[in-house]
Amino acid sequence: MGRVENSSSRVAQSRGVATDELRRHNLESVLTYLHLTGSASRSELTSITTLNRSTIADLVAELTMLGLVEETPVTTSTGPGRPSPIVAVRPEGVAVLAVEIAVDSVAVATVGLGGHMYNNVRVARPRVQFSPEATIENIAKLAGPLLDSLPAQGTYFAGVGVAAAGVVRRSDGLVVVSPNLGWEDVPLAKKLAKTLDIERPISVANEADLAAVAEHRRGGRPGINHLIYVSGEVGLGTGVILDGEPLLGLAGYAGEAGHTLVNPEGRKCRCGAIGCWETEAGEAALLRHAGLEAAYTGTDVLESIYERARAGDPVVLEAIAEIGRWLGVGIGNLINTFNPELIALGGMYHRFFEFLEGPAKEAARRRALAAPFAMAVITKSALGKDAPLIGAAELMLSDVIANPASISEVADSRGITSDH
Amino acid sequence: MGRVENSSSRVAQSRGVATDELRRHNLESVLTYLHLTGSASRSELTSITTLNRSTIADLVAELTMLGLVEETPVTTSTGPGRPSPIVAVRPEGVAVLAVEIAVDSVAVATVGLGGHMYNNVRVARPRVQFSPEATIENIAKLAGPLLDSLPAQGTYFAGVGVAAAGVVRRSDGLVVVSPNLGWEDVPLAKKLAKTLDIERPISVANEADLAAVAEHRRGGRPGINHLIYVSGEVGLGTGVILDGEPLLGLAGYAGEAGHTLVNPEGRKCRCGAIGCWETEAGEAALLRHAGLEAAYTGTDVLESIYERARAGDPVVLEAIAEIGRWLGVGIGNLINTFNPELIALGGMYHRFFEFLEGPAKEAARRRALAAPFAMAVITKSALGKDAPLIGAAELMLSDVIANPASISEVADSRGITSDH
DNA sequence: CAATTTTGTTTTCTTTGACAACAAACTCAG
DNA sequence: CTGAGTTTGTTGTCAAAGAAAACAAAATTG
Repeated sequence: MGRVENSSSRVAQSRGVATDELRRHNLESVLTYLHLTGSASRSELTSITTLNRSTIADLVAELTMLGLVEETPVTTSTGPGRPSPIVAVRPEGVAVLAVEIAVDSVAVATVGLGGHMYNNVRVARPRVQFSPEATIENIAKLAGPLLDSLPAQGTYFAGVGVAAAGVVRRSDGLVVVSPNLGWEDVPLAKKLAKTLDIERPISVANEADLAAVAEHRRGGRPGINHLIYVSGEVGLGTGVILDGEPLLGLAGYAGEAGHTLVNPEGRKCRCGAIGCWETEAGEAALLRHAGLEAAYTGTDVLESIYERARAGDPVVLEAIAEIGRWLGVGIGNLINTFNPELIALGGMYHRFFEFLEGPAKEAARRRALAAPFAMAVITKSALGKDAPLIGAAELMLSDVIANPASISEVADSRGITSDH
Repeated sequence: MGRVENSSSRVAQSRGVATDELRRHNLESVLTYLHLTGSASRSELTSITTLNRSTIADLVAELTMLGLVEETPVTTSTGPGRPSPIVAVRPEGVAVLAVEIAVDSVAVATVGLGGHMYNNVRVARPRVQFSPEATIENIAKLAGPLLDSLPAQGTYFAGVGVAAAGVVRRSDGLVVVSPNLGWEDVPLAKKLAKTLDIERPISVANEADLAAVAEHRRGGRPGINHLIYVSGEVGLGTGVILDGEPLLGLAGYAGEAGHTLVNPEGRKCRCGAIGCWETEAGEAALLRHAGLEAAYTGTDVLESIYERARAGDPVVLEAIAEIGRWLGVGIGNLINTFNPELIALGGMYHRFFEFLEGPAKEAARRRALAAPFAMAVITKSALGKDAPLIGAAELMLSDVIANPASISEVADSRGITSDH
């Protein structure tokens, strides 16, 4: 799918690199920085990249020619010396379609460089299991108007990024299994390409993995390069960023820490195993402890729990504290395993953070080794509900950013062959 | 310590790269391949690196000039066409001192390029807690003769790599805590440098982390780039290789999966927490189940258990099966978390593999998700007892390999300022 | 307003790898 | 044994990329 793959060569890291790859890398460095910061002066780019002034001038000129960045006349003054022009991303240089397939909702958005969101729609869905076909039809209907309203000229349509609640094989966008959606072996990328009638690449990845990418790149915490996102939706998912790069594993299945054992005496999990972290700290556990096991499990129930917690209902508060403790246990495990700088809590944990922060942190402290615990910050997700959607956009945008010159190689089409 | 660090820059991956870095990278690519394979024809290097024939000729010429490789006249014939000369590493081009500080033993070795071991010594130690000073004295006495017998001329002494049984901060070689050695906040790199009187860099890392590096690079399994080493010494340690690179985390504390919770009803672990993987699958658990809790816990006890297992003693066999099951549970957790290709079992698990293979695999299968489990091979460590020592050598050698040209920049001294 | 500082611009230079042409060294068919 | 075919090393040339130096421009500062 046009992605720069990590080769599984015979011996790691033995591929050589020629000058064209050098250029590509430096273009990527500059554009990545601008994509993440929005804008920077040329002198700032010089010092960040450690490249020469003249090289930066050349790289910026190329990116300008490609329509990806713009130089604006100097505005503020920061000290003596000739002021450095500000280079800013042109959001409309590239557009991607971001899609999120969650359990309670489906969302689509059109996003440009710098993370600029043109339009987005989110529709709640009742928690019944929709077929892949119905879901894709739903997405296509939502996406049509958004795609049509993109600038017709001068905007390179890069492709589609999809965040799916389930185990995803990245290489071909196959949803291997999604207990919550009731899907198994669904070739999502292929089906989406057909229905949307788009020839550009479609990349699919796990929701929590993409939320982690979003928290890392758009969470407003520059310099944090080791973080873990813990998603509390119906299931408990994790996404891991190590040294700035997502943890994927051999086939992209990594990060399913929700299905690690924390309690051999626990209940049977939807995955078939006993006592997974998810069964102790997930939504079902919360409802169980709150005595709402039989209730319809949708966002409205969670909202009513939130209201009761705010009102001081001791039963609900204790239920939240209980899953908070189990959440903390799992976080402690993650701290010992990954030595991260930050653990960002999303979904349900984001919503209930004020009530479970204490128990979770205390449990994590008891479990984790002192040294790695001391450097791990446990906090709310900065992006909230939109983290997976933003991550899906980043997934696709990073393809273009990794090889900016490629957009001029392709014909100036939008890659959309029919109207919607 | 002269290491090429991953910068924690403001934004990941925004450093630019100039042509000198390009050259360094390509020299590294060629030398890494030769280091791992021993030798290769020039045409093989061409196809592996995807570089041009003439570029390879130039790179090989530079490495030859540096004394790191040698071209030997062609020997065998593989088909039509002009035969390609064989390029082989010159082991004596670089030497490092590798040190392993384990619980039951201390080992040192002098190792050259290609993993060639000049000499090595391992001495068993009774399982009483030695002070850092006594241990370092011990190491210095063992290392002296090995260093003296290195070639006096033409061999670049790169430094010292140390594998320590404990939590290690990589940046300065501080042993943060080692329950088995009874150490806390020991500045091991600094003390070793002083006692050995060596001015070259000294890198310290966790034993299991280095064993994982050794299994990856010298385990005879080319192409496997996602693997986990599980070490069963007194404690249970893990080392993780992701996409060919060791998992370190923010400060090098990552990989302490031995201290993740698997049983909330379990016993108190030496780390202070309850029911760690180590307390259920570690040496103490084995002795407990075998009814040997009070016995002197040294390698001789484990040997007697092995003999009894071979003789079919049902108590011992069941004890091994029990820790095998818990081992498998933890392995299942690791499979879900990392999606690895290989899990290599070392230490005690290596010794008892024939008896615990079945229970461990069955337990892992029950715990792990089907898709990642299907692609994970669970097997014995290929290197056995020497894995950490070999990894310690690799740790230091990889510094030189990463920047071959650097060895000519330094004066031609051995970096050892006094006799031993 | 002049000195200083910082940065953009232009030109030149160096390094690096690619490429083409040629030579060398092998296999293989007859 | 010989010549065609194949593969690779060698050499000289070329293009690309970034660095460096010299100069110009545009700000601050006293």
